[in-house]
Amino acid sequence: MNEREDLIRDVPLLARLPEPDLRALASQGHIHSYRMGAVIFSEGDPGESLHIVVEGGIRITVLSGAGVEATVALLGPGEFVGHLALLDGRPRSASALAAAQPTKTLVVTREDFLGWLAERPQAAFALLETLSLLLRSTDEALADLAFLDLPHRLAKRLLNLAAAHPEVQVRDHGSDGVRLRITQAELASMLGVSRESVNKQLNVLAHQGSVRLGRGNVTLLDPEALRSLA
Amino acid sequence: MNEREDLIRDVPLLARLPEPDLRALASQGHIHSYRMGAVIFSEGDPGESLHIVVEGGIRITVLSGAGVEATVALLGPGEFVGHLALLDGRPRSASALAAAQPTKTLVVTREDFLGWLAERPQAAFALLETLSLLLRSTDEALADLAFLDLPHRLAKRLLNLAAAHPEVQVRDHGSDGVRLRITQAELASMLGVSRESVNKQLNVLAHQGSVRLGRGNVTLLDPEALRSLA
DNA sequence: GTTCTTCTATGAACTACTTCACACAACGGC
DNA sequence: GCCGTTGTGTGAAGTAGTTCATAGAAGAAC
Repeated sequence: MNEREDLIRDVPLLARLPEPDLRALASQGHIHSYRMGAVIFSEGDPGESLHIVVEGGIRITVLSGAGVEATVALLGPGEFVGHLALLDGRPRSASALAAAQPTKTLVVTREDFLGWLAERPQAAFALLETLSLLLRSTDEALADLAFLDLPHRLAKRLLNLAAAHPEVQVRDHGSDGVRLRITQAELASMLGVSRESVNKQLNVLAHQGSVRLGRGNVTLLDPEALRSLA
Repeated sequence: MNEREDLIRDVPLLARLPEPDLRALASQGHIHSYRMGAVIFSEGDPGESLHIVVEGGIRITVLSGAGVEATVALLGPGEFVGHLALLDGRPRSASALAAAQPTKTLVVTREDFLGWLAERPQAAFALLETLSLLLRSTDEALADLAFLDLPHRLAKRLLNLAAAHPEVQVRDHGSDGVRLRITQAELASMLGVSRESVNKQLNVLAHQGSVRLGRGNVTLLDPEALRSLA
């Protein structure tokens, strides 16, 4: 129980809530396990639950018009998905897949959540603030996509991943860089460009010494250089 | 007072609230007037108020990295801006300008709004639902921008404008179309492409007979054709 | 009216991406 | 060890957008 509570406190959506409220919510959840690649839910499904990553990782994907699958986000422990369905009861707008070997999530159903929320006006207020911040960051991403070219967007995304997803970071042995565990194909579909373009731009950065490339990972060697690009 | 109340009931952010709550909020607002082109607030300003359009229109713009101004949205009567600042207290993420000749807004300050909200748990819940829906539509716009080409995005945007902004619609005399009062430059900056590209694509649609073009307006003649494109 | 400004229209040259094709390296399964 | 799969690296050809230049038409200013 205490483990769950610790977990839920790290969820941005819920982080501002008072301790006893957190405890109450955590106690209503159940832990689910998924094997690698397992479908947690699919686009269009009725949305009835919030999933908080306990262990492993989740890949969020959407299907584009042409049927191309795009990775919208990668979630690690403490991050969550399904908050929209929880609040508005609409169908899932994206699919969620277990991205890492043993993936466990804490599941809170809409019903439990709404009951819990109804008794806690303070919590609703914290949620409003959080959703508002989320909306800002989505708006910013939208503007970036419209106005920035690939070099800028890539630099920005690498920095975001490094900052926001400590779970995909690994301190590189024998080096001072931050290593992101992500493939170039995943980066490409997050940026809305082809895998080849990402590869070429990453190699430009690598020749400048800003990053080091490996199979399934990118190491940021010079965050300052990236920041000045972004 | 009753006029204000009627107005506030049409605001999507607030539409689900019970009548007496609406009345209480409306009574706290003040009407401000702006001449055409006047700055209502600027990107980076401290955000302290919600503006609900009473009369006229507001253009929301952001500055891209290269200093290019982009129109993010056009608001008509009943629509609102500043809800993010109201909820999270962060600086303005965009600028707002009066877009039509006499523009009047009902202004609700953050302080008044928060006080009002604190006494109405039910209202917070309705707001959560609404913000959640807003977040979905922004996410969808993001996916569209990443995966759809201009012809698809343009068709979709025209239909959205026709559906969501009845205030820019005028029933065209002597025709069965819906006329949108918008310039091609505005469309371009909403779509994240150049004005010339929009013009060329609009002319493709015009030759197909789906739209008719005029100075400062686009008339949708065949919404079904557009829908099958989008 | 005449002039000034805004908006639409269109073509030519350019560029940042795309897709396609292929080579090769790393890791996992057996 | 070998082989299948997944991931990276790179070049050639294509394309959807860009910018730049220029023209005309519709309103607004006077």
